[in-house]
Amino acid sequence: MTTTFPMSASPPKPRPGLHEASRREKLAKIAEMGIDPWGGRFDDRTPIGDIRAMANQVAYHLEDGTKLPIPPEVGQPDFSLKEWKAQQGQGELVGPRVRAAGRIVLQRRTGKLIFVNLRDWTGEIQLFIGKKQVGESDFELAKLFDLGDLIGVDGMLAYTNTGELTIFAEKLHFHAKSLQPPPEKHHGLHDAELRQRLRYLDLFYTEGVLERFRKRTRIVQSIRRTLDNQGYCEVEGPTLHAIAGGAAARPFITHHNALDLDLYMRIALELHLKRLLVGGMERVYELGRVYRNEGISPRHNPEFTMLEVYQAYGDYRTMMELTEQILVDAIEALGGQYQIPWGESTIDFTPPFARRTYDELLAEHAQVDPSDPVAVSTVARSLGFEPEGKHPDVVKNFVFEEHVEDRLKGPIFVIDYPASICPLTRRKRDNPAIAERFELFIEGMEIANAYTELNDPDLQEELFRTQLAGLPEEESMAKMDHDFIRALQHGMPPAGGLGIGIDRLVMLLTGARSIREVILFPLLRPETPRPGGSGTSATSEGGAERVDVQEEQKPPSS
RNA sequence: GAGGGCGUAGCUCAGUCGGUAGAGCAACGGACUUUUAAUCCGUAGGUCCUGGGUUCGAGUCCCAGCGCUCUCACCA
Repeated sequence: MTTTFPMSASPPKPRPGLHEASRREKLAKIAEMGIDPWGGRFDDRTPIGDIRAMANQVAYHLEDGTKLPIPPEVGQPDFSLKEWKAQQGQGELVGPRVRAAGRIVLQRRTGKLIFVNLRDWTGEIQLFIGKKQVGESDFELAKLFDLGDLIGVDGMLAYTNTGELTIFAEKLHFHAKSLQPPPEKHHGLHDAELRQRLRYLDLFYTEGVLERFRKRTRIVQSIRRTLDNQGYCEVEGPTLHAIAGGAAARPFITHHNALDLDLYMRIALELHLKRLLVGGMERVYELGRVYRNEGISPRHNPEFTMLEVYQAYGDYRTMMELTEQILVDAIEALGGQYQIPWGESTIDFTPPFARRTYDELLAEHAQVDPSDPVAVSTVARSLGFEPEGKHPDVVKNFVFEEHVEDRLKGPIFVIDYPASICPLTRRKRDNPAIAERFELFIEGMEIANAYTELNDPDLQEELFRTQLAGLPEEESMAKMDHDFIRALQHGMPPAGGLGIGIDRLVMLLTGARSIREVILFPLLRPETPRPGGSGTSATSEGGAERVDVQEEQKPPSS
């Protein structure tokens, strides 16, 4: 052990926390009792949520053999179970025998009696640990419990006099010692930085966090199920790209040593999925991580999860139906609540979602005639945008982004985009000025983006070139993907393509206002241990730990 | 990348006008066999993010840096 116990005249050296010292002391005592403080396999336990559901099996057994059910008002403040029992006559509460395991989140010690609140990921329940009931040895063990310890219990489910559903312990087990104190017991972790850096504590102790991430899992499972049921094939494309294509974003650069080759982390899934369309995968999708070397904000994390779907012989309308199906199924998977609270307001996901044209929305929200370029320019100028020399559709799109997008509470499909602002999209056959594209907006956020994909290799190559020519210096790392053009030259079926930002969808479906609430480990600057060993609460905790390890390892190795 | 806010005990937070660093929880010692944020008595716990500066004196004022956060920009 590297820790020293506090002594009367100890020098003002930085010492390990008092909490850790006392916890290590208890750890040693548990080991001395012949109990492995790090536990082991523990079969046949019942999740605490299920145990709570067994409350109706608890009964009051009178001496004459009659078994009375517990009144339903048990646990309510104005109901005394003690009085009720006295009225019924002599007897005892009998309930099912159960085995539970979990973390100690609350403890109340009253002499020869200890109450413990035990929590697992299904719920929380109180344990009654009486010296007489569990015996000397187990009671000594219970006295060594700290908040945060992982323990197990065998006992009988019943009620205390105050009507609290309780496991009356008969046998205790020890599974792991918590050497660090948990967060404050009724405020939890509030510091946003600590919540992200110590996500394990945030998950366990902050209300709703674990539940939100389990919802994320259910949403992702549901999306896969929807696609799989429609015959889509899930694939895993490469994340290391020689050419970062498929989107306009700055990539992360990495390096392969053996090949002495700079590579890019992928910024999109698109180009490889389309190669698979050429290869005959007629319905294909990938649900995976992409990486963009851009700013960080409540809506942006450098790595995030995208879904991209392609269907041969489909178009953007096919993808619109699919998008709605994906969302509806996800909501069903979360329990079918179509009205989801979002800040002060509520999002109504009841299908069908509204479908409105770009121009209609422009007229409605920006109060401008979209067919009148002069009027549109006037509005753009009033927003501080200089329309001179710009393509009329670019000016129009500026007004759309400024005036319309934020007001699209949705869910709403925006259709009929001007073709000139989406160069990589097929145009309408009867109106080449309009692109076959939709975007799904919810609460001003772009959630989905879909196209009728371009499969003309010559046109694609030409558009690539004009796009590359217009890029600023720092994005010139983008390159022409000749192999992708070659793939198209072999014939890609006409197809509908769809992209959905999974993190943002999860935000909306779980009411999270920041993307960092739906990403388990969002990117943070690394903690920097200070030379003095102490610093902010976060760094001192991590830093001290590392120092201890090094000190422990040095003597044996030298 | 630009601007604003924040950083005090393990955690949650006070700290007045610049004048010896505070509380609750957690910890340690003691009392208590039906408690519910248990209660009661006692004890210990601090590089006030870091580094400069102003001042007789800085947690407090000024400058720089670090971290987080909000708004904006880029972007999905």
